[in-house]
Amino acid sequence: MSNKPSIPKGTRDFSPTEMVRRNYIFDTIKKVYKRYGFQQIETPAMENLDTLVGTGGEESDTLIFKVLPRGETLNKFINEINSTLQSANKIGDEITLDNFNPLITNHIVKKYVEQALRYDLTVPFARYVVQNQNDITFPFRRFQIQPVWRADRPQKGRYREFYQCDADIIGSDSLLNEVDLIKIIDDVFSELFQGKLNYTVSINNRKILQGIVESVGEQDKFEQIVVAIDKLDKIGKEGVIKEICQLGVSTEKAKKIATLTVVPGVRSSIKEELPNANNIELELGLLEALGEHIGSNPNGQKGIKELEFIFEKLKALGAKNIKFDPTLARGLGYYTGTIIEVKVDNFPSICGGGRYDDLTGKFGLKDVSGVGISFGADRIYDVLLDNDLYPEFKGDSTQVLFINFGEKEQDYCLPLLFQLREAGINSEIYPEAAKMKKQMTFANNKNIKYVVLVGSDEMQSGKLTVKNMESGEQESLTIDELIVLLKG
RNA sequence: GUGGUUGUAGCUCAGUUGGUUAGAGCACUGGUUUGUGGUGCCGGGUGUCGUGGGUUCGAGUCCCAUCUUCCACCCCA
Repeated sequence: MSNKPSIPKGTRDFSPTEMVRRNYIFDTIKKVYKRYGFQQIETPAMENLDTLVGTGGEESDTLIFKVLPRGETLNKFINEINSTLQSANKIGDEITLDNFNPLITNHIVKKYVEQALRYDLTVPFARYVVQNQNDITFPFRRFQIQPVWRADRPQKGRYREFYQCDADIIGSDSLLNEVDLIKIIDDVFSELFQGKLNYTVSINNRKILQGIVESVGEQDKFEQIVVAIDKLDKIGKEGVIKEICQLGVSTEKAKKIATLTVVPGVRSSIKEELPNANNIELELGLLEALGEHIGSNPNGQKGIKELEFIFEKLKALGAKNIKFDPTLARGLGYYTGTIIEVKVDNFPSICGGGRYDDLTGKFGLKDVSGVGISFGADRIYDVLLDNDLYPEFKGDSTQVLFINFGEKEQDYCLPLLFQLREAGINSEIYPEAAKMKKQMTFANNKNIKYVVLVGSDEMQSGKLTVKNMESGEQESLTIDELIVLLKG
């Protein structure tokens, strides 16, 4: 009791006001997902550790929250760590858990730790698909809105517990799926931002990046090079070249990679050539230009072709805010084709996604391609709050409060109260005959619009005194008249 | 995981070069008003100064550790 209660690092409570806003975001996304034919599923917070590891690259393994074993297994786990530490100390000096070889720790952890909290929704989904493959009709469109956990250090827009809103289409390699997903992004942000906030949907294709890296013969270092390219907007072209060189690639090759991806000024020169082009035509021009630069590398050309298809369709559908960004890479290891990211100024990405050709392979189901997106609800929440974009939410809380004058009056009010509730009006009665001022203040703090006062006069006449708390005006109404007032 | 930053009343924050009994606003509560709130006036309570050590005659203030907050890096929604 003496200690102040608290919650774990990077987690948050949500107040009633915050929940109304969060639900507004979830409901908007859900509504759009359903409109595109997606069906909802949920999976457990915990997965088996081996389901989660080894899919998101080495880095993400350290960000997974692992669940300690219980009982006898916990004892064995602790004993093995202890004895390994001791035997290591016999050989070398001063070995503690801090400087302990992480490979050995990991080995022991994997031996005893069975469960972990999910790190994203895509990997559990792949597991779900494989497990339920006989009951699923492919292509399967599912959406899933649930929290995920990452043992990351919290900072702006980054939490240890946060909600992802995923939509994936699995069992089809048609690029029409990409078109749908990008249109979904367009729909969701048009609705949430109401045209009052700029956002950019950046699109690229991993095959293009592959083509570029292959053209200099450094495909062994693909993952790392791609991470370096992704930092362009942060560290600049020179920074990217430097970082690629540090991977052991020659300066010449690094420069070539950078010039192929960076394509400075291309967008503006296309604009000069085609002054009347709309945005998407501009992007198509950029794609064509990059295609010429890349040359005949088959992967690169395939990537360009795929994006051209997508952009052509989006053009016909009048999608907005779409940009081709050849430097967009995204770290996640499992992406193989289209990659998508949505950004708003001064915020980390609020939505991301891409195509993965072999996520289910790990679980024994080969040759199933999928593509998906994920909205970061918590970041969207912060963006909407920062830009003051929440609509006013009315009628969500209590609309009518009955003031409690005492036992007799209370008995008289109770049936009336339930009449209102049956009519679908959110209402309550103050549960005790407290002072008037206290009851009125309660109504005021809860933003209750109407207060009903029933004393001896009202009980005799059957007319309730209804006070509008916004205008301060009062009128005498029967319960039926009050219902008409609130419903009509 | 690396670097920096923050912590004082329920909330937002003052608090001097270390020095008596740690302050303000908001909120809460009592009265003004025994059936009328949100704007008035008068009164009231509120603290292990994040936690644990240390320096000092004396620590909210200085030092160390630890936790937490926020920010950047890494990476990501």
